[in-house]
Amino acid sequence: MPVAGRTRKDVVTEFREAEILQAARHVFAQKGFADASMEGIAHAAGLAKGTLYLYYPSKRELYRAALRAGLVELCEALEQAIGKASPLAAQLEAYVTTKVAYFDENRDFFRIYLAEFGHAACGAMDPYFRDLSLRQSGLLEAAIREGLKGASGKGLAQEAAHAVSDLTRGVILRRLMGWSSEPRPEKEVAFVVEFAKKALGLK
Amino acid sequence: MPVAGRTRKDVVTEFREAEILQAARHVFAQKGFADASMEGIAHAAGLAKGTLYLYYPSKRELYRAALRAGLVELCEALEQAIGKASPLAAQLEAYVTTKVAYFDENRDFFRIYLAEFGHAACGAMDPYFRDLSLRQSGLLEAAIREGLKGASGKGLAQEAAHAVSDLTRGVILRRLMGWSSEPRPEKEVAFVVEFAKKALGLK
Amino acid sequence: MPVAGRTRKDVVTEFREAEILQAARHVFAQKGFADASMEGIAHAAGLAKGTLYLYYPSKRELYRAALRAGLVELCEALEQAIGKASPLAAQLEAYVTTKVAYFDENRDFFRIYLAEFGHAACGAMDPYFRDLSLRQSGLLEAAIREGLKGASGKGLAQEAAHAVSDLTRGVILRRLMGWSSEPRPEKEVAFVVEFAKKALGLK
Amino acid sequence: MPVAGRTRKDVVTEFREAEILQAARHVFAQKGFADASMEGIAHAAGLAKGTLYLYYPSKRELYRAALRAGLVELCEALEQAIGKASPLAAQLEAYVTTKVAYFDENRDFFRIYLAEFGHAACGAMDPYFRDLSLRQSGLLEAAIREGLKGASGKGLAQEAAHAVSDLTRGVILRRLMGWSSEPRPEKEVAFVVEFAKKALGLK
DNA sequence: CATGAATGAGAGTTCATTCAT
DNA sequence: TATGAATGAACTCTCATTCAT
Repeated sequence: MPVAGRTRKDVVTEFREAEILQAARHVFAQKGFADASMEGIAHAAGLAKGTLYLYYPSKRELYRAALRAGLVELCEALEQAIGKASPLAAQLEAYVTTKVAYFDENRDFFRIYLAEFGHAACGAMDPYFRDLSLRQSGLLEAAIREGLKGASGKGLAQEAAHAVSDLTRGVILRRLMGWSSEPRPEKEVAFVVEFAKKALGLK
Repeated sequence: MPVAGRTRKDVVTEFREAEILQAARHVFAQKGFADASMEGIAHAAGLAKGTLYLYYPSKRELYRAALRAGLVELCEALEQAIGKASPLAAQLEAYVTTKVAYFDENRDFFRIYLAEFGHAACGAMDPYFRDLSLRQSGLLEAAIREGLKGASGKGLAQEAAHAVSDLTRGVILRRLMGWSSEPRPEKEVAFVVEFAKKALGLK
Repeated sequence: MPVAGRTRKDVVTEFREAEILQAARHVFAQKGFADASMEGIAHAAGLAKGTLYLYYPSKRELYRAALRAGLVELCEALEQAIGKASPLAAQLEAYVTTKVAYFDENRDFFRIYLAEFGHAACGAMDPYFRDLSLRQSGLLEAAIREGLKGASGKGLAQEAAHAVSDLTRGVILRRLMGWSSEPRPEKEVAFVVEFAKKALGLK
Repeated sequence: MPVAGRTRKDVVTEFREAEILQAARHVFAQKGFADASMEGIAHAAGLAKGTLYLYYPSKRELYRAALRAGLVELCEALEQAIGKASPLAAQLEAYVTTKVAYFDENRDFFRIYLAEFGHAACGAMDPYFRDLSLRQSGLLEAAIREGLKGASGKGLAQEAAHAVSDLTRGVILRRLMGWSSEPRPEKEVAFVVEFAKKALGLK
């Protein structure tokens, strides 16, 4: 008997969607949007090509869904991490640590994430992507604004938030490219936090 | 009669190559690698499709060449700018200003540039790209190492160089995405320089 | 308890088949054989796709059945109409009127009907279609042969039957294409009857 | 050196187009629009699939071109034949004879021709088809109107033209379906002409 | 009996690449 | 050297058909 309004079918459907999204993220990341083939994604998901179209109406839509799912996951992780931490210094550390960890565990996803910035730089940004990016930015900005209340650096909260975001992205990028000598991210994270703290006059 | 080892043919060839590269950069940037067509590039260059293959053996190679040409140009501009400036604070400003200006003037190119990082994050990095990236990094690192000689922050020159590079990339990205409210980059550049100076203890 | 050899199940089945046939005729007519989808027909019939296959083994068979059902209906209407009428002039009028009226009321069906002639012209004619077409022709031919007994025009009964059939088809076609200025078919029918009567020397 | 404004390339192109059209007409007629494949048409034309797209932008457009080419050819033949003949009786004979002969020689084409009427009956008529159909009709109508000047049957020229057209189409259809016992069309043509003449009071 | 999720063959179309001119 | 017509592999997407429920 269905529980909480969800039938068995709903569960199966949800599971399938997750499987497909996982496979899609992997393949899209491996090959990029254009070079990924629906055939390949279907194979990775253990399904037939046509089945993908029962869940997503087009390759582009599947891509969007994969992008969105990752972004939401990341965003929620960041919100939780920042929400738990205090004061500002700890919040910054939480942000950087969580984001670096997320992409360390979801290397696949970073390429999709970065590619989207490429599109964005061309003016064609997916609204989902923009909204979730802004949400991340806003999180950081609010924390900084609150943490610097009465301090000298306020008024530049937005710029500072961007800066922390940029530094973090750089760390992730170098780790994924294998340019980082450390297997564990602690040192790099610490550097970014220290850098930001000094720049913000927290030290 | 050939002068300085260069025949008339060499000159024509070089000119053609530059024309093609220009067109290629433009089209690749506009559409991305996959969606750009050789037909389109040929058209933009005022040539026939087949002619491109006389100069570059494949679409991929043409892309590489376009990427490389832009990187070299950027690298040289940075080297000149940093070479002329002193002390460190001025060098940082020169780096950020020059890079932001370059991409402001060559918006096209940034997408190619960013997309390459996406590839790089997948482990498949073009050697040219790596070398020229490292050269940029090295430039900054050397300046910082020299500028901080005897100061507290040394030892972290490489990390600091990366940080400045990351901050700069962020500024460029936001400008190209249209997220920047200022038409002129001075304020954003100043913020990055200030941020870095504080973090490096230059102030 | 079953009556007259028909169980309740038979009745249900027959009803279902009629529903499906009705839906199929409509959809096939609207879109043509190739562009009609089993999904669409199922939807029009208020059933699931799979259910259609319980009644008809393939799309092609379903099409044949729909074609056949329409032809039988038309044939029976013609037989009745001609049977009731007399003499020949009235029979001709009955034929034309009935046929035009049938397709006016079943516009859908005409496209299927005409498409079948297309197939037929390629040599691949469905036997059902041929038989029922011949039955129609035969009806007319017999009436003409009987009506002209002893008259000059006999001996050409078959050709005359074809001619009446062709003229009627033309009227229907123009009506369905919207080339006819009259909303009601009386004038066009009268013209065909008059034309045929004169040609047959009935006037 | 190009003659009369046509270069060698123009000639080649025109030849290719004719080849493709010929192949297309054949395959479309054999299989119908939907079941014909571009692959198949290309094969029949002795070309690769992609080559077709250099000449026609889509399957539908190729179909249209094939239809149009046939219609134009037929139309011109009819105009010539009717133009040469006189009086009306001879013109009718010329019309029927020419049209029957055309489809006897281009059996392929008739299915495409007939299928188009099917579409037309659905309301979706190709403008080319309509225009050329009307041109044919108009030809006949003008001849009849002129031929009956002062006679009793005038005022119905349009209906009469339609009737002759319908009778002719019927003859062609039966010939192509193999329902005609005669290998040569003379008798059937004569019957139609006789039939029409009587109906029009020409005898 | 009825369902509809899953399948996979097959379609139209694109475009990097080649090569005769 | 320059061309662009020709190629055909590879892609996305559709849909008749099957079958576990």
